[in-house]
Amino acid sequence: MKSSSTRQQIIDAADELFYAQGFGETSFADIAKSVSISRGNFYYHFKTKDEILDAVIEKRLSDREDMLRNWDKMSGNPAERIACFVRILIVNQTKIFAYGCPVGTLTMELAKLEHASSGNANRIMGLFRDWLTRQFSELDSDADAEAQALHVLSWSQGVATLAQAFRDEDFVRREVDQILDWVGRVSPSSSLRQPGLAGI
Amino acid sequence: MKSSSTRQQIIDAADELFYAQGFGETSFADIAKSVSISRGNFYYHFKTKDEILDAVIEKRLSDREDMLRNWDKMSGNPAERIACFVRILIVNQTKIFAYGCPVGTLTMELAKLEHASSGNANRIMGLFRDWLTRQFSELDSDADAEAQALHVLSWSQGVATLAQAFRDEDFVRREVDQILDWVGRVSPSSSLRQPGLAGI
DNA sequence: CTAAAAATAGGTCAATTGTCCTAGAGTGAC
DNA sequence: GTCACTCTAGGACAATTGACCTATTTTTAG
Repeated sequence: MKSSSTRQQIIDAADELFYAQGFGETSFADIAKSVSISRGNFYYHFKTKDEILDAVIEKRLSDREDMLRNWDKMSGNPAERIACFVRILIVNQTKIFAYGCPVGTLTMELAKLEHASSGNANRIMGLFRDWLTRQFSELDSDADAEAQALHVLSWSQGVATLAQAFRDEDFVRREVDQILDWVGRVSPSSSLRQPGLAGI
Repeated sequence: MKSSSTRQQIIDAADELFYAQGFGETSFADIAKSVSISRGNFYYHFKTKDEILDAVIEKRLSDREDMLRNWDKMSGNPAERIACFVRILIVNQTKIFAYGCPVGTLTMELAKLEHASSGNANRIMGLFRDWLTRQFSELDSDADAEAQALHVLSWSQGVATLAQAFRDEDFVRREVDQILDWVGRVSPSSSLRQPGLAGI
């Protein structure tokens, strides 16, 4: 169906633009131009800017859910799955250098605007928190898995923030190694632990 | 002098508003209303919005320089000075819950806008990095002090980000304790590891 | 006191914003 | 073919934006 395609094109373009420029700095005209449609047509699919925002958030949520499900299938080792999460910092390094973390920056921006969809955006952060919590509790059911999850999530957010500010590849690699090492330390059975990385 | 007072009032108001709402979402009218002056008067003191931004960045820089100088005077122990830095997360918790870290959020926003003053804002982050580097090299001149500095800076940025998203006091306290503990571990001579102190 | 300078007020401007509206073009069912 | 429906285009709208301009008022200097 052509309509669903147009709608999806709008969401995809808005997703990119919200990431690259921020929600507040992206106008209807920007998105319409990016999809090469008229503003009139635009308003047929989305009546308000907040509607697009919500659609983008839903898309991001479902994209991340797919990604996490994939990791769940790919590896039976929770430590390896956590490592997949941490390695996003390296895989997406170029974009993070330019625009920061898509989840963190949107969360921040909407929180600052006290935007109605702020809680909605927090659900993405919550998705990661809950998924990481599950991984850590699989590693060690006695540990405070949620605290460990928040630790890794917060760690990666910090690395993304400084990566954007300083664009220092060595820093990112070093921190990723440290996180992986930390994960290995809280899960002695894991094979992630590599010699030489422990000490900073 | 009345003029310098008005100018300073504008800078102070802009500083607050840029922090609470972000630079892009704060208009001339917002600032003028906050200081109770006319827009015309406003343009007498600042010809463009970017001029105010630069003035605000300079103010933030000099405020932080003062703060760091104060800590330098207050304690002869580098580990204790680092602890002062980390404890900002708790001291300013209320504002961080609402608006995030003033330095991190501005850095992010300007980087995303590819704003001309982005590099200028990064100087504040660089100020902390360099100051922390000095503290760590005082602790152990053989260690990679800058890597340690970036580690603590990144850690605190991550905590601020998640604090804003989840507003979880326990999480913040836990992470702060962990950072202080980590600092104590890389500086065996420090007295920070004393039980109970970490929980301040 | 007076004249120059600094400071303030408020109007105006073009551009952009989000939103709404109507007029068509395309498409499928019957 | 006709009719209903989906989709598209583009104009119009009030509000807001950053910016400029010219009058006043206030302050300062001589």
